[in-house]
Amino acid sequence: MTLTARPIDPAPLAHDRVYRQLRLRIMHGDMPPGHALTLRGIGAEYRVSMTPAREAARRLVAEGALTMSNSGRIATPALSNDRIEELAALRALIEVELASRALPRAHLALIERLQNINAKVADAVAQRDAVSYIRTNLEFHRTLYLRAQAPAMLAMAETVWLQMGPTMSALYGRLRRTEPPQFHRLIIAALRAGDEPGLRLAVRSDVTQGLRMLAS
Amino acid sequence: MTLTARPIDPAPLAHDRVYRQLRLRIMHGDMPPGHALTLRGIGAEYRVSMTPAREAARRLVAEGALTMSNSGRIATPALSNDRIEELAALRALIEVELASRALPRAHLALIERLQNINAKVADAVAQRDAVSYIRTNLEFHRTLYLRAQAPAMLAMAETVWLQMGPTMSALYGRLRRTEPPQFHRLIIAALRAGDEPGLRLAVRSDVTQGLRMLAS
DNA sequence: GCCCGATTTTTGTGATCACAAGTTCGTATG
DNA sequence: CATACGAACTTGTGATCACAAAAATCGGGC
Repeated sequence: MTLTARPIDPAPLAHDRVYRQLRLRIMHGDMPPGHALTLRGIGAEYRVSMTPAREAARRLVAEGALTMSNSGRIATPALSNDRIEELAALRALIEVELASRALPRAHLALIERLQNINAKVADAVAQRDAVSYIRTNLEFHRTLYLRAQAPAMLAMAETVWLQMGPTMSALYGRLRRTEPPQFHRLIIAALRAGDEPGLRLAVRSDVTQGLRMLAS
Repeated sequence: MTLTARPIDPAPLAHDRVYRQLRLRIMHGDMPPGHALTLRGIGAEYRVSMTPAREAARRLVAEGALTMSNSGRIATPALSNDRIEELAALRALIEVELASRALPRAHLALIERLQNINAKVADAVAQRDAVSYIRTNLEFHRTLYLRAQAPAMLAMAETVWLQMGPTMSALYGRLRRTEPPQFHRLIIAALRAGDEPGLRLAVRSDVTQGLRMLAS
């Protein structure tokens, strides 16, 4: 048999590629809230026709990553304060459960990996890079939650992240603090100690901490 | 001015109509798990071309109401037991919170409406009509949760219902009991008494009760 | 200088088509 | 009789087009 780099890579599927790239940009806060998009513009940017652009956009609209006006115009969501509070409450509910389910499976290698990621989070905060901060922060949480072996719950959590992406970008963009994330250290400490109540409290605090910045 | 039935009804939008009808059929358990669908078949059934059928299908796939094989074939999901447990846990998390938020706003008219709906649920159970049971049961829950004024949470809960639709149909389809739902009465009683802990327990019990039927 | 209205442009929607990949069914061969 | 091979069909994907509605732009009138 011939040696191929990828034994299976049947179809790079244009609409899926467009979807994934747009999804990352939105989740990581690359686009401000209310940023308008057009199907033809997406198609031109990713060198595809309108059809895959439409499918990617509609998929993102279905997940709440994009909003659609009644005339079909698509844009990143500009969330109300009530909506933000709701999404933060959903994060608290789902992610506390995910962390709780991950706790029994969290061995030492995972904890060390979380510490490495947390160092990158601290770097992003020190450099005031909002996109890097959001990306590494989500990587921290996802790495922990993957151990929960609960794909449906993780998908729900990621959907919430997706909806908050542009808003988080706008929030952290005008942020001026340089302290590393304090609650991440509490999460790691609770994981080490096998302290489930402490872990739940630390995750809940970390997830809802952004809410306090709304009052400013 | 002339009297028109609907002052505004600008565009019935084919793909949205197809989406909504398919969504109801799936959520109410009209289709068994693993039921295959084709874009051309959907288009023929709703008298539209492939394009709106594709958009409706892709939207439902994005919400987890339909699954897509790696070759693009679409079908209703056939859930594993692990996945069912996860979705039930999500229902418990989200719906307990929704009920808790609805409690302060639950006035007498709402409670009476819930009792009327519950009578219809009992009828459906007595007649062993799985689809009617699922529909009225969801109506009961949605009526309560609408009072929570938390649209994002309600949307998440409905997404979970959607994913469980076909499986619920298969489960209740082989159900042989004729007792009316006991936990619904506990929910109503807790609402009357303003008993939040009791309400949370009743909702959690009602939502996870279906899990016990999996052991049979 | 400002605002209102018509025209032009932009944009999403739905239909149709070519194409490639997957599936199914029939047949022939061991 | 079972299995493998191949042909015919089915199916999703992506591109292109016509069309209607919405938005933007420009012009004229006050």
